[in-house]
Amino acid sequence: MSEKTVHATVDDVAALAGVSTATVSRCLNAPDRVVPATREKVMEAIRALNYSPNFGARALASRRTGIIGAVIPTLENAVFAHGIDAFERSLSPGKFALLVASCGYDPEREKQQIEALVARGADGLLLVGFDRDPAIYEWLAIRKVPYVLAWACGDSHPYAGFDNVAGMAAMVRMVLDLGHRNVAMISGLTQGNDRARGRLEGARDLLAGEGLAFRGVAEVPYGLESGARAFAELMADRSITAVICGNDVLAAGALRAAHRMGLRVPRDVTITGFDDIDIASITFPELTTVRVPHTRMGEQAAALLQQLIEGKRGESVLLPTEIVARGTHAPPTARRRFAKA
Amino acid sequence: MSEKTVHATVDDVAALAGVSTATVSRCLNAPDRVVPATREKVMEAIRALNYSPNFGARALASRRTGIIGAVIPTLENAVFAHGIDAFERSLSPGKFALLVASCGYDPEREKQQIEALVARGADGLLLVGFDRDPAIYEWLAIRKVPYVLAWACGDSHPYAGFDNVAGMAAMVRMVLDLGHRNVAMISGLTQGNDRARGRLEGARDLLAGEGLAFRGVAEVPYGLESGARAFAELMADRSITAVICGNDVLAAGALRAAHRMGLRVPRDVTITGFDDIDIASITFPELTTVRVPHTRMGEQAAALLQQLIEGKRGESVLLPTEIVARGTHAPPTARRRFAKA
DNA sequence: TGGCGTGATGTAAGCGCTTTCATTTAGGCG
DNA sequence: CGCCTAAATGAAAGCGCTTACATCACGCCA
Repeated sequence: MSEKTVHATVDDVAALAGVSTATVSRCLNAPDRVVPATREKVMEAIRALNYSPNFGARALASRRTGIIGAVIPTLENAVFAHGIDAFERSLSPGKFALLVASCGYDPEREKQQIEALVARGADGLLLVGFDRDPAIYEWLAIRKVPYVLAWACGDSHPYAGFDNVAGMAAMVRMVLDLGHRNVAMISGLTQGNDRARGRLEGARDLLAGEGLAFRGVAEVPYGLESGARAFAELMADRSITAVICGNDVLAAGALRAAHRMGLRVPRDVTITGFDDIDIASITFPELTTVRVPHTRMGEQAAALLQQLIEGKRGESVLLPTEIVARGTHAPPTARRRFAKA
Repeated sequence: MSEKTVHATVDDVAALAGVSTATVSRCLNAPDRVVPATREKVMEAIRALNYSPNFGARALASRRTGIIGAVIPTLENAVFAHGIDAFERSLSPGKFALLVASCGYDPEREKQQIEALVARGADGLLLVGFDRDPAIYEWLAIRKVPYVLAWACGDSHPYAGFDNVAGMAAMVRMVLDLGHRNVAMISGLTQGNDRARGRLEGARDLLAGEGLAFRGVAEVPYGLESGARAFAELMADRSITAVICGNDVLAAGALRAAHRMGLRVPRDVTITGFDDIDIASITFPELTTVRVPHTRMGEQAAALLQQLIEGKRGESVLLPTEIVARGTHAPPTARRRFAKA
């Protein structure tokens, strides 16, 4: 196609340094298997020729690319952006690089992306959640591609994540302890999303344990508006005194809707979030939520995956979640007044 | 190292289909150069063997990887997360994949990351801003690696971005038109960051054009707290009636600080942001800011870069910015009262 | 002093695919 | 009906690197 600048190759370097290509290769891949004097000669030749190894050739010969793939729903969700950022930063520099692909919460697309990343030579994969077609796991097993799951936990696969069920249960526990009995939930879409499902179930089960049930549940797409709308609809039931949200964005939307409806938070209604992303401390009042260690999770996931890729066995890591009590929760008040909806 | 499952190779497919490897290769890379009947045979063999081409071999032989690299400061900044998300989604699926690397606003690290991505065979690069060591541009030119710059504009390189200077100037214009004369600015760090610098200069120049100057300028790192602290310090000057912020996060921090200081926004002080990320519509009151079309920018950048990679010539795209007038601006009020700082 | 072990280096065989060039095949036209 | 052209296919030469194995040099111990 286009003529290329003549790049130096191993042969050029070997010739200039007066050694064999094998030695050059060793200098780059296992420096301690070469005597310092030789190594220095080679390095100098490399510098002189401005040599840099050809990626394809290296991948072909060594059967490794040093590329790690990650498939996430979307970077627009700060949760994933932060996790991926930390993950990338924790990859051994020079050794691994990160190929990201998004699937927009679509399982079919996720499958394609996984295949695409593996086809591109990914040495390992970071995936979100456990919930996917078993065929994918089998395929990865056959292809011997190591992977780590994040943002969730379980016992069937290696993971670095946290317990969505328990995290949400703890939050609902707190809300009940405040005295609330008429609770509603705004959940993210649970279809093909075990994180959202876990949170919903965690809340539901805890209520059930107290002989209670939700006064209302809305399952809506991710988004501020989405949360706002759901909140408005839910609050038609005037008995509701607390609204549990599946994530902070939904909660922020609900909060905004509450303002617009003339409801005072937390006096008139308690609203809780999940994730503790930036926006949770920007809302007014600041959001009571469940903190998830996204950054540490990303780091741990990177560490674990790199171990697996190098053939070592690594332990899954379960990170703790924690309730961050800020300004959107309070005991229920009997007296409630509505402005226009 | 580890024994691998025997993967089918071109030879296997060729043998099963009863054709040559050249034909198999053509079926995959230029289907129309093969007669339908043959193609069908080959495709069936591929399916039967569950064949998928070896990435390294392909890269080696074709001198292309289908990998595009992007180096951004950090995904923690929603601006980049959204842009990159859109960029990735706009890459021709199956044809290109995205390798991301972050550099944490460090020019030296950016350089390393660029080299790392090119070493990993990136066919093209997406970079943020124009401002970098000329040696890098030369190096890319020698290596014949096409690139597109984003989040800024200029005339020395291909880009898909917007005009930080003009965007900020427009905002300051509006603030002046409201009657403000005592204006301060909270800028992001301008060191090695032409976007921040452009915004600062855009504001400064516009003021100068009116014979005015800032009553105060704080240059601080990205972050909520950072903005809050800067705001508190700046407001020690009681004459200030408007604080222009270099981005929404800084503005949100300022806004929070204002609340805590007992200042009412916009009555007591006008605060403006830049970017129009999610948080801008979550603050209370909602933030008046400059909207930047991050998503469209990502898409355009992807389109442009793909063109360049395929050897076509592409035009840079300059996207318009737009003032989003929400709730944090108002004419200055003489009467101002402070609570505790 | 000589055999031998040890570590450094060289030799060369691929890795699996693309692509150039040659060859075959199928038509089209006189 | 045969020759010429163009399209389809095949043969084979790399692409640049890694790595198993061979070789070599050296120093140690007996």
